[in-house]
Amino acid sequence: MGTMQLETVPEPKYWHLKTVLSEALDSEFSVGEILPNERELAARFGVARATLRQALEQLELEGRLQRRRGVGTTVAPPRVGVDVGSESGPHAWPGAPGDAWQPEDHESAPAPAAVARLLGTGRDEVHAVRRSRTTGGQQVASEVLYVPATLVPPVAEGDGAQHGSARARAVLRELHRLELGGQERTVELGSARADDARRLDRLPGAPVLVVTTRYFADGRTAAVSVATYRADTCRLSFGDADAVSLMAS
Amino acid sequence: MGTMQLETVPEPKYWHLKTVLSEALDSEFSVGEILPNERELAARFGVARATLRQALEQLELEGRLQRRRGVGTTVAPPRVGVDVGSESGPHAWPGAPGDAWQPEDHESAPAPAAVARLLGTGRDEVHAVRRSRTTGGQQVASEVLYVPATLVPPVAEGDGAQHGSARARAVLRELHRLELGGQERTVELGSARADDARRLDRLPGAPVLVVTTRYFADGRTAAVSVATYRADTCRLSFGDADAVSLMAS
DNA sequence: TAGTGGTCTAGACCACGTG
DNA sequence: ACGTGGTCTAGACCACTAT
Repeated sequence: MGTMQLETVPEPKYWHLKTVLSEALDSEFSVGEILPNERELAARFGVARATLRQALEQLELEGRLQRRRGVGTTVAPPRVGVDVGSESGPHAWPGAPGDAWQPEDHESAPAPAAVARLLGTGRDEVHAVRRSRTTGGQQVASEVLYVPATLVPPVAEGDGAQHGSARARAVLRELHRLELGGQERTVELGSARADDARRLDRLPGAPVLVVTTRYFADGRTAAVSVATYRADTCRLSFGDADAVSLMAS
Repeated sequence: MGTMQLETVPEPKYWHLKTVLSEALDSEFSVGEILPNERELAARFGVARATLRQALEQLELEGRLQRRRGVGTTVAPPRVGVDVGSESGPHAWPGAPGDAWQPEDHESAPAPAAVARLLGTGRDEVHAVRRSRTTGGQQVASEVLYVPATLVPPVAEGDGAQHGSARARAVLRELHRLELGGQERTVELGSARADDARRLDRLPGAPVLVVTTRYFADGRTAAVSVATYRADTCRLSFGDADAVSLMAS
């Protein structure tokens, strides 16, 4: 048989399309520029809109594109590096000076079962402090910090009109009275629940990087935080402060 | 107008489907169990197959399901925690004792432009060491370590038949002669290129967690590694060794 | 060869942001 | 009101795996 197969692995259309678009983005478009709409792009490449969308979805996942309903598809800026680790060497409690997070509210919703298990408490016996993190005016992450009520007694409920943000700060203050023994972080891929999606200005199900941190004190887990970062726009950075400052010289 | 709107936000079908399926997975299925095929599931829920697939894709992204062409859809085991190194503990060169990675090959492909920029060398003036990482018999990550050729001179090329794995080890040995000044890690979401996808037993475009590490020595970047972890099965862990051992007591 | 998930099509309608 | 991306349908065919 003279039918040289030549590794004829038929590449999916959307995959090839993604490559073509990606190269076009590098050479012919600049950040913030708006692309032709999906119907026109599909026609131009001679594919169905669904196929074109498969390629766009991948590019958005990789942080190359940004799509907004009612507006259009734009070329995304490079991902921003957000520092997650090494709050300058030694670990520190959330809310310590230099912390990039801003306390927002004190919530009453019960903790997820997985968090309660880590803390060794009931799902309702916790403080839940909501915090947010912004970079360049854009919110990039949303966090809930869970602290057992046994460690930090109920805060100034009697103050009446004290609003959520103040109660949140009070819990953090109480937390700082403990000595931090260490911490452990995990990072995994998740999809935004409805409430986080709204906060991060994304649709439900948008890909997020979930950073879970356990804070240790007195030989037990004293707090657990679950932070949700926009996966499309963020690059999490676990910097070694010493090394970085060394490089600056 | 008496038309109480009642927050009538019509939840997308696939989103509701995902919730229903997720609960069913918790209560009615066990790990490794095989689900009915997509056509039957779609019929059972009264939706088009594409809609059902949208829900399954999300669940796979979250590590709840595993789908294999020609086989079926199975319930995935919980994500495995893979240790990626402690933020605060002593840093170590790749290939140091206790390293979870296995050297595989010495590659000749040029480094990506972004890596060459970090190293401050030309794209061809580097060693590229391919390594792999397995957990429980399953490959979970694939890595390429780039080292400037100026730091580690060309290795035993004259040895002729010396195979890639040995050359890879030789480069690592040379690297260990330098004193490690520090390191910096970043984590971001990516999609698997064709070669990585094959190695990780996934389809091209599968979601991966990309861990980029810069190793510093002599006040410069002495090496850069780009590791690609399966995002569906992995939970990256940045453990604080001290704290964890403290908890064991 | 049979059955699975993966790709692709050509439509339709909806929700949202902007003018 | 209009144009955008988001959702959904009902099909078809393909690539892969197991038998």
